Amino acid sequence: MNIELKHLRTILAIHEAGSLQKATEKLNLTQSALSHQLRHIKEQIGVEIFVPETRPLKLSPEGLELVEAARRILPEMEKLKSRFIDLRSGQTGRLFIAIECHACFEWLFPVLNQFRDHHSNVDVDIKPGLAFKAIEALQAEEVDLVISADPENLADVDFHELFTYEPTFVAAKNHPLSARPYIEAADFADQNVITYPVPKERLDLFSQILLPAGIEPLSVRQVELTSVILLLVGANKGVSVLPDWVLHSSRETENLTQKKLTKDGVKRKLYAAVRRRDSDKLYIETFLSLSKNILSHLTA
Amino acid sequence: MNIELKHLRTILAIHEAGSLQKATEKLNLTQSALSHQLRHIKEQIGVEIFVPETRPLKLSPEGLELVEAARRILPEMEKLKSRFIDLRSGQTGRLFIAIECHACFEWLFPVLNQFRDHHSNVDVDIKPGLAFKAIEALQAEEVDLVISADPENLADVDFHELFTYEPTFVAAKNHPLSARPYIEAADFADQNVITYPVPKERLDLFSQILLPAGIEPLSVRQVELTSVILLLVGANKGVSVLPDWVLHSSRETENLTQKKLTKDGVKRKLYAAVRRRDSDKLYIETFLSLSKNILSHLTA
DNA sequence: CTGTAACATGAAGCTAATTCATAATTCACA
DNA sequence: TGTGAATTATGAATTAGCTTCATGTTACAG
Repeated sequence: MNIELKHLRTILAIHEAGSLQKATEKLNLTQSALSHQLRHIKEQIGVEIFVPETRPLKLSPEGLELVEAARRILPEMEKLKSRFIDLRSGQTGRLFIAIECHACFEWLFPVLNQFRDHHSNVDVDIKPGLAFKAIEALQAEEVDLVISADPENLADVDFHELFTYEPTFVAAKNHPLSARPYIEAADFADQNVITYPVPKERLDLFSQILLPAGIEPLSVRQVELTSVILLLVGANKGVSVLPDWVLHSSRETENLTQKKLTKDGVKRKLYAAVRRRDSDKLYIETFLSLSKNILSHLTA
Repeated sequence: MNIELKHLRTILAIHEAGSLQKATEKLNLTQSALSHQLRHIKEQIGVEIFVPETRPLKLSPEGLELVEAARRILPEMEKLKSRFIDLRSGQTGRLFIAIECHACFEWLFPVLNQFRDHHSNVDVDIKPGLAFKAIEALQAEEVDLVISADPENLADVDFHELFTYEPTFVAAKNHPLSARPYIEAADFADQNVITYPVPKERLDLFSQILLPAGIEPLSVRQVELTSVILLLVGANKGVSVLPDWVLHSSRETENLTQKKLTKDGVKRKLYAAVRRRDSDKLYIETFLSLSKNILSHLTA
């Protein structure tokens, strides 16, 4: 036995229109097509759907059961369809974010708070734990957006520029290096450095300054939380390099000095990587727009 | 956008089988057919169902939503199908009964009690109020069975013979006519007759005896309930003619006499009329069989 | 890097649905 | 009871869509 959605739609339309003739308009089919369909349905289910020999057509009790079923099932299908229309247009969807940069929590939380106001239907989450391999996770659809400072040229992934930031040297106000106009690679050779617990290549200080210059600091201490780093630096347990936005927004900066790295300062850009086919989704665009503006909010 | 049940089945099968290749067996289709289908679905809903460029195929989050929907919708369809399989085989259904004969309550209730033991899934009811036009109601599917003593020759209705009964004269034991060996039409001319409240043509006494003879009783009093008729007859308020089964089964017959109508007695047959296409349904056959045997149960 | 297993694609054939034209019924109204 | 209008049924032809076959392409393992 083979009952199709088409059949349910036909039965329902005939019932609601009151006759086969009138149902033709709703269904955009000829009267003949409907008649053939009915014969076919009857053969399939082996039960008389209509009271025979009545004009206009009148549903039998069994036919009415079909109508009831149609009224249960067809709306389900409609729901499914509109769900996908929403998904396609970016009205709804999933936004799982992987962050390669530890300090990004600082601006990402405020962004997501604003984001929720615009797209309450989008399922938002931050996925830690895959800081490395984040782009693969993006391609495998495990996450939907990656915050990264290292854009790649990939066929299926777009890197959208978010904003420029400056990795900035921080030390206690009474630290010897606080007297300098700016800090250079060589200055780190006798310093205790406090960083996030990630591989060196993914820290601006190393990738931009120390590794190119071939210099190792006296020691490296890894600390998870930004506020703890600032605390330790303030207590003169070491120095650090943090994105400027962290220092703008933080309340623990009173007894700290900030210095440029190199004479001109180091400029870095942050990117949001998304799958190319998601790039023009409404909620992705919202996220990008909010992120681009977030720094002015934090400094204000 | 057009999503078909077939598509849901395909997605579900691929998900459960783990790959398109393996799903071919479940669906009895070639790998090519499934691949074409997937392309079509993707075009229809405009959303990537699978993580692209993976082997074996892996569902995307959106694809998993389709799976969930399939798991909601497909069982509904299966339920619908098995419902109709039951209906077709007569395992379940509706048995609304119209009775043209008032006294039939007496044997119909016991029959329906037995019937319920056999077919608890069949929706049973007695529809009063359409004692006339009962056959039309049958054809219009308002009822499914009519108890009638007047078979007709109709193309779409079968009349199944149930049993023979004898319309029998009843009077109080001390009634003058109790002395007669049998009762004739002329005997009613000076009698007060108690009948059910239906048109004369539908009363055996009139249709079989009085109307052919052109005789009117002294008076006719119409009473609804069989037991009340017997009460009144017992109190000598009049005489009546009732089917013999009523007199077998009743407890109020102690001070009543029963007499044949005419020398040989009047024989009548009761029929169950059903739509021809319902005639071989299991539960209809059960009903007929129980009805044919009910009299022996009542008299026993 | 190479082979294999898995998926994609294009064309052809076939099945099934739709339409057109027309016949057959039903129902209302005289 | 008959007649006309409206409605449904039917048959043949057309069309659309699905499936298969044959073959190309790609991912993934070893």
